[in-house]
Amino acid sequence: MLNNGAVDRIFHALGDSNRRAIIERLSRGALSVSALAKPLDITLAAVVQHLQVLEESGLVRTEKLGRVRSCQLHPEGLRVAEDWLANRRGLWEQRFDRLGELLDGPVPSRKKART
Amino acid sequence: MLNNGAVDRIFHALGDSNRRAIIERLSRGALSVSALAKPLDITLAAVVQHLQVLEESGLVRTEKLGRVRSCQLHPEGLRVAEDWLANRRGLWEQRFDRLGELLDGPVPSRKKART
DNA sequence: CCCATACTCAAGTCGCGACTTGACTATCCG
DNA sequence: CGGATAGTCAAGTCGCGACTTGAGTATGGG
Repeated sequence: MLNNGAVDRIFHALGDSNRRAIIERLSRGALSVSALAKPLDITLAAVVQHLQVLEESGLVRTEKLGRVRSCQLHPEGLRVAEDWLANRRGLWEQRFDRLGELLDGPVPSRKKART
Repeated sequence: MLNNGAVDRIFHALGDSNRRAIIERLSRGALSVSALAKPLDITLAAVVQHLQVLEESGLVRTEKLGRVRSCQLHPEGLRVAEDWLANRRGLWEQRFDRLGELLDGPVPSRKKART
């Protein structure tokens, strides 16, 4: 919602399977728009729209040479998503570590009941 | 598309910012449905629907004790998404390594590169 | 026992996002 | 030049997904 817009756009972009398919193919190397479109049983125009979303989210960069637009993956975008996920997971697993501490030995003095 | 359904569901679930907000709060610890709902300016029913999506995607597990449903993060779900991203990024960066080899020198006769 | 709590369920609304169509522009090549 | 290729743009359709409302069911505490 009123989130960090970048993360928002990235995860929204990743939420569509056609867009993930595009990312998947681009991870093997740069491709033109029509090359990307071929295996995708949607129209070229739809692919262009997906590419707009991907580019605005920072996951893909494109450059037009002559009449062909070349698209490549921009891995830093993927990094942002990865970091977000790793972070949440980290926090969660950290809790288990603390639980381990609690079980291991009596904590100095701290009492506050919750759930 | 007709993708691996699990990855599909996970990224679709992550695509909504309210659901990510739920994940974010759950990464700090387990919470009840109504506790999750409080900061979210949507109705309880909407939160329950989000939780259904999260649970079906394997990102969250819930258990009902008495009248309260306790929700906790299921980090393996996050792991699946992380792995997918790391994989694509890996493929892409691997390409640059190969490009580096090519640029480094005209391959003598055999090449055995290791960073 | 009774009221509040904590959900649950079924409908129904509504806007947005994915996709198409059709017309148009720019570039390459023979 | 002319035709084919590659992409662009603007509208418009349509279904799905997020959300609400309202009524119903257990559970727990005083």
